[in-house]
Amino acid sequence: MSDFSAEETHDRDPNVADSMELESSSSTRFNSGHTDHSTVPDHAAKRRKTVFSPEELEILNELWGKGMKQYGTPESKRLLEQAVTYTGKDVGTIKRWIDNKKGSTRKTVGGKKQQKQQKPTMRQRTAHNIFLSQRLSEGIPLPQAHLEYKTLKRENGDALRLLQAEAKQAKAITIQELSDKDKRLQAQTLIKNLKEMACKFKECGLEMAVLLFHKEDGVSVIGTPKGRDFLKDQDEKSALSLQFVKAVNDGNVPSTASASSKSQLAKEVRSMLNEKYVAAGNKGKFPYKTYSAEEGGITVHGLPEGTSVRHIASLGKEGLQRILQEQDKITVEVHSTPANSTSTAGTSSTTGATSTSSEPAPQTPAAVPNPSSPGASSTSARRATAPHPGPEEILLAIQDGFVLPLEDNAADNVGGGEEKCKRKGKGNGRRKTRKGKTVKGKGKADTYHPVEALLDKRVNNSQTEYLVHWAGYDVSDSSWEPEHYIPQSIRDHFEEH
DNA sequence: AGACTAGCATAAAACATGCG
DNA sequence: CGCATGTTTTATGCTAGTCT
Repeated sequence: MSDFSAEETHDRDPNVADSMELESSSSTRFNSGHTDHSTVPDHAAKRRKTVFSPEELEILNELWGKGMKQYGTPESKRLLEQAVTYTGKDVGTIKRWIDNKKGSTRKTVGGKKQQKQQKPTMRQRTAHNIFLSQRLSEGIPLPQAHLEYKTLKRENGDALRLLQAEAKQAKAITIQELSDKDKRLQAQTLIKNLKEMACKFKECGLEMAVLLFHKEDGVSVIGTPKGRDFLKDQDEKSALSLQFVKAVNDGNVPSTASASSKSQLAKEVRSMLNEKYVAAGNKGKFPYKTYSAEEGGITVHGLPEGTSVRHIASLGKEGLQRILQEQDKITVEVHSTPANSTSTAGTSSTTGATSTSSEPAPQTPAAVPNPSSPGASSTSARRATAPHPGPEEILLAIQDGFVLPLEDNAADNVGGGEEKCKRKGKGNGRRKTRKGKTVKGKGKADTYHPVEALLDKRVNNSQTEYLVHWAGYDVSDSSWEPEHYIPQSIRDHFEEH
């Protein structure tokens, strides 16, 4: 993956951030740093960082120089024991110090620390900043440096003018002025900020997705888990990213008049249906949900033979084109509606079916199920009455999630979706081994996880299996599951398409 | 202008995991 | 268990914005 890889969001847990805040304000931030474990009993369960004093570091470095670079050999064990005695730290702490020392040594070349990538600053430095920076690097405490700068200002001498001249020269850098390498660094910082924003959006109950395109690194996605999955899905199914790349490269957005792509054709069909619906004397948009659910009340006349607008998304390019070609013949008729439908109970005219999508309906609230209200029961009801779900049905189904039981080896997926805004398969969390086996955490039988879609079917050892795309997970995480684990309704839906 | 402070950047300690 | 490697957490230096 590219340097701009943005598939995952690595955000600091806000709870962790809070605890850090509390900790730093109440403990040793401005102290010399030697943390006394015994004075913080309420944090006993929490990891405390050991801060070695300069004297202790001197001892450790000296022993390091004598060969304390391992802890397995008799000689290194002897040195390790000395380190424990001299510093008073436990063996584990010293071992970790050795490990980290080795790690930091590896990061240096020929005893010289590797040049850190200098991040460009976008802000204008002031004489005050420059002076403080200089004095702090000389080891002068901040308050004293402030006082010194005060004196400097009072004196208004050459020293101050020098600083002011330096500040004038050190003008803020604009992004355009940066080298390609620094632009890349800047972009990475922006991506990091975006990822953090995505997490904050999620905490506010908002889903978001952002497509990024870089001429060398290609397209990447940033957003909340659902937002990313949505864009990935679009990416694969309707070549959204290709359109995006083309638009960027061409310097314009794809023409809506081209009508070459399937999604564009589908859009035109939907738009045409909306127009026909209004032409029939109704307000708002074509009540697609009601129509798709075959709840009655709406008929579309004049459709070309063999076509239907009940599930536009599943129509082929050819079917969509035929509908558009025949659109002059197409009319929408709205009948009086059944009592349990979404339209006005008391209205009997042909204009009685009111759009449920955009217009606030003046009927009793109980007559109109809220399409956005969560709950498995409402979804089940929709599923039961909608053998051919329309686009909205499918979206709702994806949001609510179909469920099916998992085997032990698949149960690792359980509960992962919501937490993906934070860590995902990295660091200290559950990881997969290089052989792909899950090594930590035992799954439970009869646990459930939402299914987004069935992607494929096969016969394995005379048993039929389906390739399951798990909701909230990448397509690459899909797994083959035996058919008896998958509810009939989902399998039927797969077979139909 | 000076004081104060939020938040970023960084170093290093702590920890997790895989492999022999 | 020892070691290598990589990630997370913690402490603190530093910058730049805000307030008075």
